[in-house]
Amino acid sequence: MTGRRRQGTGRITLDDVARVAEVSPITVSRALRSPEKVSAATRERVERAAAKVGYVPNRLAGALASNASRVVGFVAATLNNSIFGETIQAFIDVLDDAGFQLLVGASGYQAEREEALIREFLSHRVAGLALVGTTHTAGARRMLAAAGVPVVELWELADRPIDMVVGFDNRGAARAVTERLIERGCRRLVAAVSLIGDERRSETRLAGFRDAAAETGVAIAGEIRIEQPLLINESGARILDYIRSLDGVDGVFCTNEFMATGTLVRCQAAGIRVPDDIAIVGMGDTQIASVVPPGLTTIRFPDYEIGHTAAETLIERMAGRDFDTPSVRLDWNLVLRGTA
Amino acid sequence: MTGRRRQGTGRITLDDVARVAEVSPITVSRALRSPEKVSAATRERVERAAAKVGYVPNRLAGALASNASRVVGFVAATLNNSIFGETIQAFIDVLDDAGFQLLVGASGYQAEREEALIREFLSHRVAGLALVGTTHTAGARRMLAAAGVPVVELWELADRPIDMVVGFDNRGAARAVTERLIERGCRRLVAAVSLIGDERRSETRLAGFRDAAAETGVAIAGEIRIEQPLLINESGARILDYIRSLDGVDGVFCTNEFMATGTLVRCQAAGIRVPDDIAIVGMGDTQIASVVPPGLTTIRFPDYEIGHTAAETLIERMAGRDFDTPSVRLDWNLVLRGTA
DNA sequence: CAGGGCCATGTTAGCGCTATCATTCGTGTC
DNA sequence: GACACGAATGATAGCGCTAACATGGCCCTG
Repeated sequence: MTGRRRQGTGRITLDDVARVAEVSPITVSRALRSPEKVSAATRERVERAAAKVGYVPNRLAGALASNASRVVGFVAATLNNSIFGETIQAFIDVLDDAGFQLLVGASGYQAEREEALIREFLSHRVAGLALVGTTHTAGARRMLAAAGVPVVELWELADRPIDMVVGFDNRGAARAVTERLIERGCRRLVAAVSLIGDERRSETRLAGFRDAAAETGVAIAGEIRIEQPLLINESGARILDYIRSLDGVDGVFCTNEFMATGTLVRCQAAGIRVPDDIAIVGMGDTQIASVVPPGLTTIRFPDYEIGHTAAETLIERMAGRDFDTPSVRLDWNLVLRGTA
Repeated sequence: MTGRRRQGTGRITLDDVARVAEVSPITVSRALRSPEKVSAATRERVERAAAKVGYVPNRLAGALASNASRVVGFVAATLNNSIFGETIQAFIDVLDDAGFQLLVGASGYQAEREEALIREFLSHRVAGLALVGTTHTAGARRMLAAAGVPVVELWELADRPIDMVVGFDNRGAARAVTERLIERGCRRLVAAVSLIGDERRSETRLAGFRDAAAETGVAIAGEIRIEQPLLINESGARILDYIRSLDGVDGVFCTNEFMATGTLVRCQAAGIRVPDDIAIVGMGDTQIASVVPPGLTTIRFPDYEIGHTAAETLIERMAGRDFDTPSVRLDWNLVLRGTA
C-alpha cells in the first residue's frame, strides 16, 4: 500500500467543476441533469464553471452508477440499401430528439451474426433494441428475455413478437400487386424471389403471390430464386433468360424493385414491349422505380414511417409505459405506373 | 447508515462467475480478456462457469475501469443516401472484425449538429471518431484537440486535417468529367450545383468545372444552384427550365448523379436528344446512373474504399501507431456511358 | 414559538469492472 | 538445500458518476 496508486485519466471530471463552482459534486450532477432540483443561482454557477473548465461528462460512469444508459442498439441487415437507409434515418431522427444515441450493427442477413451483435449491445447495457426482421436464433431470444430490455422488431408482422413489432403485411402487399397483373390480363405468371442469408421476407412475399394466383386460378408458369446481392442488370438478365425458357409468360412478379427494374431494362434492350408483351411488378419504391420509363408498378413500403413509429414506440416502452397492442401494422401503397 | 443500502442491478456479474468457478473475480476478468495469462485448467473452469450462469459482461464498467472503450463514433451527414451507405457499410465491416462497436449520428449537413454529436460521442468516451467532410465548427475542433481522440475525416482532402483524412480529389474529378463534355464538342456549358446545409463539396466540384472551362476557353453559359433534397424528377425539371432560359446550351455538368439523371429523364421526356442536342455528365455512380438509358457518363467515387481505408487507418491509430502521411488520397474513375 | 414540512445541499457508499501491487508456489541453479 | 526467478493467482483500491439517506434552514400553522 506504499506504491503509486492508480491515477485518473487526466480529463476534467465532475469534481473539478465542483471545486471551481464551490459546491459538492452531487450538486454539479444535479445542476446538469435535473436543473429544477437546484436553485437558479447554483445552477448558473455550475454551468459557468462547467463551461470554463470545458467539462465533458463521462456517460459511462453515469450509466454505470445509475444503471440507465441513453443508448439504443439497432441491428440492421445491411446499411448500403436505400430502403433500410430511410428506416434508420427516421429512427435516428426521433431518438436523437429524445436524447438517445444509436449503436448500429449490420447482420448481413445472418441470424448468427445478429445474435453476436445483440450480445455485444446488451453488454453495452443499451436501454432498448431495434431488430430488422423477425427471424432470430433461439439463443438471441433467450438473451433478450433474460435481459428484459425493450425490443422492437421491424419490417414484418409477427404472431409472437419478442416484445413489440412495427411492420406491414408483406404477404398482403405481394398479393395485391400480383392481382394487378391478373387484372390487366396476365395469365401465365412468373415469380422472381430474392434469396439472401437467413432473410425470410421474400418467402412471405412469394406466399402472397401464390395466394393471388390460387384465388383467381391463374397459372404459375414458374418461380426462380435469385441469389443476392447482384447488380440490377445481372438480375434482370437471369430473369429474362428464365422467362424465355418457359412458354407464353406474360407477367412477372419480383420480390424487390431491383430485380423488377432489371427485368424491365433487359426486356427493353431485347425488344420486348413492357407491358404489352410482358407486364412487370415489383415491391419497393425508391426513386429508381419511378425514373426508368415507363415507370415500375410496385408497392411503396412505409419505410420512413416504420423507423419513426418504431422509435416512438421504443421510447414509450423505455419510459416504462406498457401497451395493450405491442404490434403496429402500417399501410403499404400500390403505386401504378407503366409496367403493369 | 442503517437503512437499505443501494442494491445491485440483479444481473449476473463477474463476482457471480467467480463464485461458481471458485476463483477470484480478477482471475475471471483475466480468463475472459487475456486467456493466455491464466492456466488452461482455470480458463476452462471460468468459461464453463460463465456459460452456465449466462454471464454478459458489463462493458460500461470495463471501459470505465480501464479507461479504454471499444466503441467508435461515426458522424454521417445522412443515412438515407446510397453513397454514404456504402462507406458506412465498409467502415462497419472492418471495425466489426476488429471487435469495435459503432455509434452513429447524422448531422443533416449542419455543422452545429455535428458539433453536438461529437460532444455526445466524446462523453461516451469513444476510442476514435470518423467525420464525413472537412467542414467543422471551431468548437468541434477545440473539443477534439482537447480530447486527443483519433479522428479520421472522410470524402474530401484537407490541407490541415484534424488528424487523418481519407478522401479523393473532388475538384480534379469534376474537372475531368467536364473535360469530357468539352472533348466531345460542347461549347456552351451549364453547371448545376447542389446546395444543402453547410456542405462544401459541391463548391469544390464547381471549382473543378470552372477549371476545365477556363483552361480550354469554353464558355460557361450559366450556373444554377439547386436546394436539396429534391426528387430526381423535380431537380431535372428545374435544370431543364434553366437551360431553356439560356441560349444554345449543349453540355450540362451536375455535382451529383441525381440531378444528372433527372436532367436526362426530363430531356428525353421533352424530346431533346441526349447526347446529340445536349450532353450530360454527373458525379457519383450508384446503380441509378447505369440503368437509365443511354447510361450516365459520370465519376465513380471510391465510396466503399473510403470506408474501408478509414476504418483500417483509425484502427492503426487507436492501437497507438503514428503515421508519416495522415492523408490518404484515393482514386476516382471516369465512367463513360451514353450521355457524354 | 414549538412542531411539521419542504427545499436545497451534502455525505456516504457503491455501480461492475480492472490497474497495480503483493503473494504463493514450483522449478532450476550452483 | 538455499536462493533466485517467473508463472499463476489474489487483495486492494479506485475509474467517475449517482442512489439513498442525512442535514440544515426556511416558512407556515396554530
